[in-house]
Amino acid sequence: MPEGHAIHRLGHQLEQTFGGQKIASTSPQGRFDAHAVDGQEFGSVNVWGKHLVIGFATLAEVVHVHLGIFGRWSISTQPDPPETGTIRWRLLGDGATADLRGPMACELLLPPELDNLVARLGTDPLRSDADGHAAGERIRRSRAPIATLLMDQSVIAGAGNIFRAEVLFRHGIDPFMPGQRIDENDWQRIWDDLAFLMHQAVDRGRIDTVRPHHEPDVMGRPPRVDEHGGEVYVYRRAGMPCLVCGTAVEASVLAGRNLFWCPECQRPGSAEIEPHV
DNA sequence: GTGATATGCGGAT
DNA sequence: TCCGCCTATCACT
Repeated sequence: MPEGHAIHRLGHQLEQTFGGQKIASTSPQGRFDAHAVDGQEFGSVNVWGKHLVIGFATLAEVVHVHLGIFGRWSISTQPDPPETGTIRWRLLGDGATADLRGPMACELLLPPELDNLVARLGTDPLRSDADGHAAGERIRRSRAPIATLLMDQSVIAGAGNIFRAEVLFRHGIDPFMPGQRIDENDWQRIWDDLAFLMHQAVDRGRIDTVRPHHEPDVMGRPPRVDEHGGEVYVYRRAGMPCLVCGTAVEASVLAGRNLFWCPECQRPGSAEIEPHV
């Protein structure tokens, strides 16, 4: 259940594990045409946002994987572990196995289809070609809430529910503020911070957003360590005291997704956007 | 065993 | 704005 940082890590790991190897490919579940890449030489992995794309040395097609909310990779150093659960795609290399379960997409794409996919994605803060300025222009043209825009993959690719909640908190921004009210300088700060947080999450393998001097909350308890293993200000802390001001963190559903924020630290209507903490 | 839940997304309404 | 899909896990009975 990853955001972009986890997909970038996976990309590195798959490349390290299988790069240059002739791989065996099966679909125990039968829902992927795994035979098409069976025996191919594993090439390079490319990631755009939450989309992972595997190329092969002498094949025009690539394999496109999107995990969605349920998908998981498990990579083991066993040569051919027992098949448990529902495995969409099993990749076997020299002494390693990668199993893919429950992805939203696992499919072969031709180059033009890949081009289409990339074209409809916004900029990815984790890529070297990231263009925060373009994302800012999109945001300033929209009346949609900033919390919606940050998760819109055609605006920014790779940020998900945790990063949007946390970056808005760190800048004291009301999540319902329309994109058009965020000026260029404000956006620059948000973008830089988002890129920083995401890069840090790639390095650490977890999302940490709490600044060191906020480590204990106002009740003297340590910040929440979430399921994903990181320390966060508001994500999934509904009803718990804000780590900065003690106000109960609020939650609601926006466009079908849980949204978390501090109603005090992220007060609506505050014209000034300053780095909050 | 059952039900709720999850870091996502696309399509219908 | 809602629904459906894909799967594993965990807190309950």
